[in-house]
Amino acid sequence: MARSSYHHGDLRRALFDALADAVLEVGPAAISLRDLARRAGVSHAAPAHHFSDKRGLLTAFAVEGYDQLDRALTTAFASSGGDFTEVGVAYVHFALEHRAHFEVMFRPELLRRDDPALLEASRRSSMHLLAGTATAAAAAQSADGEAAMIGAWSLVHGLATLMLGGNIPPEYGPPEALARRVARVLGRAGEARTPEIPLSRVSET
Amino acid sequence: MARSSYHHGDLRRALFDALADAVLEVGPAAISLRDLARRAGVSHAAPAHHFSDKRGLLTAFAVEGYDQLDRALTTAFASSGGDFTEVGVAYVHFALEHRAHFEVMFRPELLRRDDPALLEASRRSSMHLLAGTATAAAAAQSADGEAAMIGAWSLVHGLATLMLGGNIPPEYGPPEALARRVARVLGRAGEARTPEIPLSRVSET
DNA sequence: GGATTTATCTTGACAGTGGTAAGTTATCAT
DNA sequence: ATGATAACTTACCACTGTCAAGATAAATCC
Repeated sequence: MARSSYHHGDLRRALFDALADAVLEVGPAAISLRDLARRAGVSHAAPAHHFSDKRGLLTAFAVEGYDQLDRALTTAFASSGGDFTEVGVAYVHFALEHRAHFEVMFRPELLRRDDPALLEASRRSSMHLLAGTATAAAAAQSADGEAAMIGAWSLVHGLATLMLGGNIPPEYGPPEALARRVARVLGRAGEARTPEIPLSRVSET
Repeated sequence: MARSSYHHGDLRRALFDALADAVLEVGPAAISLRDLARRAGVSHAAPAHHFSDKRGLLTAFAVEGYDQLDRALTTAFASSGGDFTEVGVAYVHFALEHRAHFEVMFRPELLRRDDPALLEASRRSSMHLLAGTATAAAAAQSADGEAAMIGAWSLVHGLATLMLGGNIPPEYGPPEALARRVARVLGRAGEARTPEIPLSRVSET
């Protein structure tokens, strides 16, 4: 599909792939549009015809990441019967496995924060995540279910962030296993329960 | 102390102040050394005589942030008798109140990660934070105290990160109050207890 | 006190960056 | 086939971080 000369064929995809590589190599802050163009084999001005500018490229990449995260969370929720531990592990797993996407997604200063597609994708995935955290809220038997839900999200997001940032010393063992242990701190008692928090509360934006 | 002409007097401090302002205005990724120099009223090459390069400046700024965070956590720990809720609230409070420092501290791709001063400052503050989370581990009555400690750290760090990133919808109320509610999800039962986890375990690096 | 060393700051240059404008080439309707 | 449109290139601008060389002030030494 990718033709040889003048017309690339699928430059959008090629730029995304180059971006993912570059983020892993130099981090999301040091991304150079010209470098991505070189990696894709086009001139430095070519990306402008597919994305408004650098922010636009990163924003579109973040949207793709939110969509992927949403699918991962939805799958984990369904296949575990709504167990928060599994949803939380899936969240951390996504961050580690799709590190480039995750890092860009949560670098708001690099993005066009008011982009409609971004807002929508973010809203959708956080809604599905909070559905997963509802079981943790129930498990925590907390009087403050709302705080427990935000807390559960914070827990897995914080763990993922700290892991990616290299703030968790290696003696805590492999990331996957630690993620499960940490998620269980909140999710432990909620295995066979159904959420007590109505999902409609979650979707309000 | 800040003289008029050729010699600035305390350029280091002036650059840090300019950096803090700039981070709040354009985010940590868009920082320009030349812009900081302009704000401080010196030439574009002056900063190089105080910091090796841009990474060096940001790294030194992060070290200052870790020191401030460490003091805040230590104070909260002492004045609350070791209550995790208060330590957690102090963590989030620091992130919101010293946003510029916090954002730089946890942007590892902008820093010289192997800088000895940075490693030391980071180690010290995380040690004191984990001391605070030990009460949460006790409170959670979890069989896995280690995971509970990491979980507590993840909880407050994730909440702070999500708040700064604008990922927490405003209908959850003022950040301070939400931080307390969320921290209590873990810290609720631990108010009057003493840590069951020996602190010596924490300090291993 | 005067000369010399040292720290601090400036000027000028370099390659590399994001973004825009104008021109070129291919694809796609009709 | 022919026009219109999308994809891409070349050329340019203001800006960036870093380096080298020079200028100035302060501190040190005698």
